[in-house]
Amino acid sequence: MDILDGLNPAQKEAVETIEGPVLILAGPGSGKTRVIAHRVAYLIKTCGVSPHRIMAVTFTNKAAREMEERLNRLIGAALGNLTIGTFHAICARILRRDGKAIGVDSRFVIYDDEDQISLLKRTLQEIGLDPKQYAPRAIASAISAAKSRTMTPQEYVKHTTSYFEEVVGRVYERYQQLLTESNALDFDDLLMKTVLLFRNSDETLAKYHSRYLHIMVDEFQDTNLVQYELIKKLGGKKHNICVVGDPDQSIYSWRFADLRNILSFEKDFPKAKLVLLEQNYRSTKLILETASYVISTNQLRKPKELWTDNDQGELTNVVETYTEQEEAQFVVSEVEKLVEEGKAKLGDCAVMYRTNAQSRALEEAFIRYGTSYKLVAGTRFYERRETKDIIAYLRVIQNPSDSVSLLRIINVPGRGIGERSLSQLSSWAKSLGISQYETLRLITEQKDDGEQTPPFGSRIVKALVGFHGLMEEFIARSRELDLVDLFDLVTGRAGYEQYLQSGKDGEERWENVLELRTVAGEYRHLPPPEGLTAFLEGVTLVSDVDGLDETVDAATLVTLHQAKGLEFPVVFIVGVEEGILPHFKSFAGAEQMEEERRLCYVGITRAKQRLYLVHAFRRNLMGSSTPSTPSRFLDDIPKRLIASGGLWQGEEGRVMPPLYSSRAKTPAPNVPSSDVPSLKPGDHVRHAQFGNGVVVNCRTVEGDKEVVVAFTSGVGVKKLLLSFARLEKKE
DNA sequence: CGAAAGGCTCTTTTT
DNA sequence: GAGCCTTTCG
Repeated sequence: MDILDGLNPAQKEAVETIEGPVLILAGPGSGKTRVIAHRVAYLIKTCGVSPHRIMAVTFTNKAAREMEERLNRLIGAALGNLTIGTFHAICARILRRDGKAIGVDSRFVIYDDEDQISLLKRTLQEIGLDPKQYAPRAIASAISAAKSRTMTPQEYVKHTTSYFEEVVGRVYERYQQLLTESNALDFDDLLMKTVLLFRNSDETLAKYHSRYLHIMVDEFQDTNLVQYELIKKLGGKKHNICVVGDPDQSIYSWRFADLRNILSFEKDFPKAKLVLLEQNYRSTKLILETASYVISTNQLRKPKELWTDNDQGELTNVVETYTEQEEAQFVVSEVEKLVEEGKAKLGDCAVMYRTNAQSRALEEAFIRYGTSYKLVAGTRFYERRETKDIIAYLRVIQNPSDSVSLLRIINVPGRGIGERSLSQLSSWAKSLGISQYETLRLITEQKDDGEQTPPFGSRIVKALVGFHGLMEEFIARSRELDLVDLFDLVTGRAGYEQYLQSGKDGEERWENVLELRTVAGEYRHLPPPEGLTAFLEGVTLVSDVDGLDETVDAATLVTLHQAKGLEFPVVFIVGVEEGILPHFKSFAGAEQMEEERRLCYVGITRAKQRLYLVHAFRRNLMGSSTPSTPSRFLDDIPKRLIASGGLWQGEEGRVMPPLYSSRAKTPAPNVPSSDVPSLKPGDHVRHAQFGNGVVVNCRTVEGDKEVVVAFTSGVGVKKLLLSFARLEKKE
């Protein structure tokens, strides 16, 4: 089979242009993944390029895996050592191998978000800054912004322009020191240090230059400046760089992804070949048109013409429900209906939402209906307390300097080592200029550095020595045990199972540990040091969608961000409301609002056959129920593209009882019932402004009654609060 | 030292 | 609604 078979002219051009820089602007569903796969296959099979000399960067590990599978089908097992993976994974590999040129120890551990925040809190405390006044998250974000521009602390403090930045500068300096002392890198470091490595070590750069002949980058619209510099550096003089992206699908600016990279690419490589992929193979004509209307409202974009040969398809369903519980109920019952009618399989359906919190109501409804679903990382597995505890033990084994992990587990399970002792340990370590673990060693060996005696009571010393002995045993045994045996040794000797089982949700938590053990099993075949390193790297650099299993026939629940790169025959987007999509946080600026619109666009363009945009009239936000209005994005869709239907009436025309009557526990004070009529569905009423109507539904909401009335006067269906709307009951 | 209880503050997206 | 912090008491 020829690799170019079945490609359209634009796709063919993208695949065949292998010399020099190429910029592919690809609309949704235009086959960009296919183009990348075929391009790699073409390079290897037709042009005889060794896989060893090709790098393909994907956005998630899952995308990398799928790319590999695709290539395997295209060219068989001749993949050799093709470099394929996310920026972070590729950089971690480079730094492990060659980082020592800039002082990065190959046993470094990677700090995730949570570790980063925990270290930042410690930094703030040390400097004497109030974490309430300087939110660790805000500082983390500022540091991340700096690192995304390859700004070291030294450079940062030179360029501060505000008091806040000055504070950030001070924190950044110390934070980075602590990272170095812990022999740890945060996510941004993986990228930044790799760039610094290439900047500062000509030898290393030359090594990679002579290796990589072709570089390909997917989702280029979501890369940041460091990543761009990395690509340019790796691309060498030949500039055989091929980037693929879609400005309309840029949704990570908050992570400092910079759309200007696309403009810069055209400027930096004026001879770059530009390829436009505008034919959509995914969606129906109507869905594509709906999407185009939503995105074309954005001002800061280049218009482009997408088209498709696909069927006209069906109108978009815009549906309103009363509450988010009913929204969820509607989604599940509609899914069930489609499946029953043979219009879709369960696995064809996906539900997308703006915030993770929204998944809860959906999950409850799916459970209630007994409909199977897969949730992409709910309370994310690798962020669970018990999972991270075990990982922390393993990290300290790999790298005893890792202070964040050490402090996390030194008293878990409880060993009587409290906060006071810990801060003493830390300050003692600091004054001696050694790591906490080294300090433990000193205490064990009773070497008190000549004059200074350990500032601990005998009970604490005993506990510290005990813990140190435990870890020493783990470290010693880790040299010979495979990962699963090491895992069992750790959980067993540390008494972790017992500790969990005696606590809350012990059984469930222990099962999570066992699940982690299963993951460890995948690394069992690797010899001792590598198995542990690979496992720890794997569990830190996973992305949520990595766990998605397409072979399971169940509905998929994902955030809109996670949905990028996926496609489904049936898509429900829920919470299409002001404040949710677009999110409150984006009200401040036009640029953020445009990103919300792109997010909506990404969601819509995931749909192949059927699209549902659902919004609720009331939504629970932070514990209390508030009214919600339909999203402005719905206004961008012409009425002719929308199916009539509107308000959901429940199954078989009846309104379902509420799923959960949590309000029953706290009876709300009743509205004085004297002048407010009691109404039920079917009652005829009169409103001063809207005229006569029939009650469709009513519901008690926070001590008030919410009534839905269908008016006969032409104003249609209205929702009213009984205490405000002066409704008159008619007999 | 640590478990338990009560009060506080949030609005998001994640490699 | 939940996560985080502080306070209180054994």
